[in-house]
Amino acid sequence: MKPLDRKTEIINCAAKLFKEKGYSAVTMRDIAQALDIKAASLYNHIKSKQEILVLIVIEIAEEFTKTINEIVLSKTTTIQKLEKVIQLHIDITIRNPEALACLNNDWMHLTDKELTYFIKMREDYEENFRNIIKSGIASNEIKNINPEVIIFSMLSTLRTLYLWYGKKKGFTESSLKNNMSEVLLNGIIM
Amino acid sequence: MKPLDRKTEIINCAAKLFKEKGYSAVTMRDIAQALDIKAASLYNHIKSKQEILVLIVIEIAEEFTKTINEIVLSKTTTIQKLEKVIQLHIDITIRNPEALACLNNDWMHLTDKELTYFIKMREDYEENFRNIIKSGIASNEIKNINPEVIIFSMLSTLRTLYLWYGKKKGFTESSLKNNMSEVLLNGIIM
DNA sequence: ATAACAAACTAACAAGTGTTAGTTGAAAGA
DNA sequence: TCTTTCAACTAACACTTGTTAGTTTGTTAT
Repeated sequence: MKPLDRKTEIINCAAKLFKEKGYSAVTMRDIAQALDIKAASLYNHIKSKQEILVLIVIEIAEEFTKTINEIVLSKTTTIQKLEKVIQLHIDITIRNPEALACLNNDWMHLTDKELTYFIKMREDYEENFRNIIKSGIASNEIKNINPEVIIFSMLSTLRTLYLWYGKKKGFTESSLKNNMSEVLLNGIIM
Repeated sequence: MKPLDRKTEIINCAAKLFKEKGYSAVTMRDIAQALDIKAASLYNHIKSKQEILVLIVIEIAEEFTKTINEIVLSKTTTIQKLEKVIQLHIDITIRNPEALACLNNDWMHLTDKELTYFIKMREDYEENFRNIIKSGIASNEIKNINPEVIIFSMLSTLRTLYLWYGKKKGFTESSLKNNMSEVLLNGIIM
């Protein structure tokens, strides 16, 4: 593995700590100590504690936004779109669970234009999801249940996958995806 | 409404702030200001910031623990047990969404014996849930899917209901319960 | 009227916060 | 070899944190 530059190391390390204790409870001295340097040295690489949070959260949020846009535009069935959305969440969870924890728990500590930008992306994401569900109901692929309940139920599961992944052994990425799709789409009752 | 005693007012007020910004980001001065008094005055009613967190989190955790124990012991079908669990989460969400947010996001800021106690309750809760699912699979009421996936999927939705309840209008408690049961148990596909 | 109490206050503290300034030693490029 | 750059350092800052001590004030019980 190529040695990451120091800024990336700091961000990854911070993300791990943020996941464990939350943004506010982690001090610059905590981050420094985990890297075995002094807090002041961090400022050779990053502008502020805020910047670390922004770099962690915004990048992931943009990836979600970009990908769901592509999914909406793809010419496939509703079910296939939903499976792609499940795949998207699993992908990112496996690749970067710490950043995902951050995005879920610490986004409210963003400020100013980044906060606005984040909220906008989040709303757009949910709106795209809502449109997938609605057109699935219209085409009789999905039951005529209140779309908000469906969106909430699926998203709350997918968004918190990071809490669970890693603790449970014996899942390959594809077996996880298959199990998850089955449960979320077809339910659990015989 | 009977006037709550001051300690309860403080705890409710703190819970609301903790929900918005998280335990660590809320200062005693924030709580005091929201009650229009000075921070030092809080200490006439509570011992410490920690005590506030403990009082919020432990009470709710005990209610979950107690109720799921009763559900496990009840002589009903697996499906009815699961519906009771859904009902439990909806009940508490409606009654005290702030405390639930706290329990979900700030439990890791408990310390010493309360932290241990909380983690034990959480594990017990999941173990009870797991047993309901397993016996449902054994009796052919529930599909033979990996129980961990089912537990995770249902619990992640139920645990984060507080995020959603209040934002969405037009749900009575019972219509919410019916919709939720349908989606979680039978899925969304036609 | 007096005593007792509840619940607010002011003032202060020690420890911890993010951050800046200026310095140093080692590595890399000319 | 000389010089620039990088990434660490020490020292300090202004401010915020949870908390304590001691005091005041209004209400209630004797």
